[in-house]
Order: sequence, then structure tokens, then C-alpha cells
Amino acid sequence: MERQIMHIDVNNAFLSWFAIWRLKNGEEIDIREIPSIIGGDESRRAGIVLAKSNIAKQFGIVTGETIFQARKKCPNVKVFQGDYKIYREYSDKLYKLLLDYTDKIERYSVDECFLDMTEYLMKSTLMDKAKEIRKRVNEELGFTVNIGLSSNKLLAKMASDFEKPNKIHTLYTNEIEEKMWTLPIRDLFMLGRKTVPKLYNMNIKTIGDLAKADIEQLINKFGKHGKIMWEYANGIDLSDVAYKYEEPKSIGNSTTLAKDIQDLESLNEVLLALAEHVAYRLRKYNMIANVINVGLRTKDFKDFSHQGKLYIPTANTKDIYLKSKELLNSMYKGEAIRLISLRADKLINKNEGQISLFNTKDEKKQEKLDKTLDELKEKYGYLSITRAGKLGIEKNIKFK
DNA sequence: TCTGGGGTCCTAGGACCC
DNA sequence: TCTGGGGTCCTAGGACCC
Repeated sequence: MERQIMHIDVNNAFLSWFAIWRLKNGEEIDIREIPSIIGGDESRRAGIVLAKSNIAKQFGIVTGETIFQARKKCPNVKVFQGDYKIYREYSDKLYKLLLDYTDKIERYSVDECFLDMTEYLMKSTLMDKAKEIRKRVNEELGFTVNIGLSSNKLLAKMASDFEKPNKIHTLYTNEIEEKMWTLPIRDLFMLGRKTVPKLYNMNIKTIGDLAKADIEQLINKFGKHGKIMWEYANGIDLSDVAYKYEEPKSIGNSTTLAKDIQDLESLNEVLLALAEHVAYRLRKYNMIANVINVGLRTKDFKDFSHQGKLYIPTANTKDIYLKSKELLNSMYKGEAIRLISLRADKLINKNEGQISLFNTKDEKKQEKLDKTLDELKEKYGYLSITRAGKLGIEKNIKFK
């Protein structure tokens, strides 16, 4: 039976949500009505455009470019910083509203959902439901969404990306040729800045060109990715709406440093702050890590990383810090570093991890210490009590 | 005051084993 | 004498997404 899939995408999510929040908190100006952007912190060298108003878009401002470039295009663009907590709050409101329609909802990101409506339609059509959802989101939550309708996730997602804002589009199999094959290949999901030029060199310029290309040749050149891009171009996607909770496979944090750092001691201090945060998040998920990965970005944007297995899977701050320090020290050759990252990988649920025979007294002590500190963080805020905080480096790093 | 941060998945090559 | 082949695990790097 043909599935009934809906993809919902919040228009200019970060900017719209921040606009509503401001209005609710007594601000007069609706930043959706002026040239405005949500951007990162320029003083911390994180000054990129994260979202833009429709008016800012008319000036040619695009997501991902620097705020510096955005200002050149529109000198009086207003820049706001936004807040992830606010985004989360509105994302949750949307999710709750959608639960009125189906519980088969995949939260693909903070501002995108897939809905499997196959078993929830009764007499009404998918289009009826989409219209109702759009209306209710407008009236009850105060923002707009684009909705894509089709028989699989890929096509629904492509559809929601058509004309914006506040629009509903269909992209059923019989519409692929007319609505999708005419688009340039860069519009196809999963084709990014590295692959598009390669396809151009093969004289594949539209999604239609790709759909009609020789699949064997694509697999030859791109491996598994070649098969997927050919299938997507032909509107083939058998994946299910992943509505069940899934445990994270990795948890990491990274930070762009306010200034390049060129000595190991200082890098180690930043690493401690990262370790503390990553381990804290692991414990909140009740997960333990088998592998630790440390990454560096040099001042000229060269990325490299080292990873290593832990002797015992853990979520202890100290153990994670010591492992990451070992990795950092083995890889660092004195470059000027712009960004440092720490990622806990190959995670398993703590309850699934075998009760370690090697669990030493010291580890139990660490676990207890971490637990105490976590409780204080819950009570008084994350930054109230950090090991790294003592070193005064928190101001270099931003945590939620 | 030029370029975020959090993720997932894939691949190539080396080590090691039989 | 002149160099297998399959399988698995591990690591570094990279592509892509929002």
C-alpha cells in the first residue's frame, strides 16, 4: 500500500521563533518584517548567518556566509544572536501540536519533522490534514511552515523545499518529471558542494540528467553514494519514518577559540572544559563511551583528529579527560589552533555495559564526585560549578 | 571583526589472524 | 623459491545534513 508521508519545515525557524519570543517579551519590532539575521558571535570568531528574514534574503544574504559579507550586501541589516533554549521550546510546541495527528513523528532536526499518516487518515486526505496543520500552527503558535506531501520521505522533503513561505506542495511519483527533474542537481538532497562539480564534469546538470544516467557508472565513481543519488533522483526511498526514540551514537562538543592557541598547556585546559561538558551530557543520557575522539582545526582550516579506545567504557569526567589529553598530546605538533573538539563515540547504554570487574575504588570515587557535581549543576546552573571554570577559560567557550 | 556547532555515515588502508 | 586471499577490527579523513 502506498504510504502517506508529510514533511514539515519551519520557515526561517531560528529567526521566526526568536521574533515571536521577542514580541512576547514586550519588544515592539517584529524582526521578520525588517532586514534581519540570526548570527553567531563575531567577537568569538563565530560570525556566520544562521537564519535570515525574507527581506534580508531579498538582499541576497544566504545562510552560512559571514555576517561581514551579509553587512556588505545590506548595511543596515539587524543582527541578533538568538538562543537555543528558545528554539527547543517552540520546537516542542510544534511537536505537541503534531501529536494530535499521528504519533509516528520523526523529529529530523529542531525545525523539521516527518509524519507517517498512512494509518491516520480515515475519510480525509493528506492535503486536508496539511491545510489544517498549517492553519493551526499559524493561529496557535504564530509562525509559518512549509509542508511537503508524498509517498516517501525523500519526495516529501523535496516538496517542502519548493516555493516558500507558508506553502503546501505535493510531489507524487507522477509529478517527478515535471516538478523535480527540471531542478539543478544541487537541489537534490545529499548532493553537496563536493559532488555537484563532479557531476557537472560528467555533464549531469539537472536531477533529470542524474535520473537517466547509468547507475553502474555512478556506483563505479561514487560507490554507495552513487546508488543513493541515482535512487533519489528517481524518487526512490524506502526508509521508514523513524518515530521511535533512538539513543545517540556519539556525543561531542567543540569550540572555536576566541584567539588561536599555540601551546599545549592552554589546549589541555580547553580540553578539560570540553571533557567536563561531554561527560556531563553522557551521564544525562545514561550512556558510556567506548571511544574518544579529539579534533583540531588549524588557523588555516586544516582539520585533523585522533581517536582511541578506552580500556573500560566510561562517562567519568576524569577518565575522559585523561584519554583526550593523551590523544591531544600524541597528535599536536605545535600548529596555531583555531578550533578544538572532543567527541565520545561508540556509545552504549550504561545498563547494557557489563558490570566491570575492573571497576576500581578510584573509579567509584570519581563516579560519586561526578554525580555530586551534576546535581549542583542541575540546581545552580551548569557554569556554577566546573573544574575548568577555576582556570578562567569558560569565557572562551560557550555552553548552553 | 572572514568562515558555528552538533550529528551520521562511508571509505581506504593498515594490522592481524587463519 | 619471490610473495594468496579472506575476514575483521581499527583509525583518519571526509562528505553530507540542519
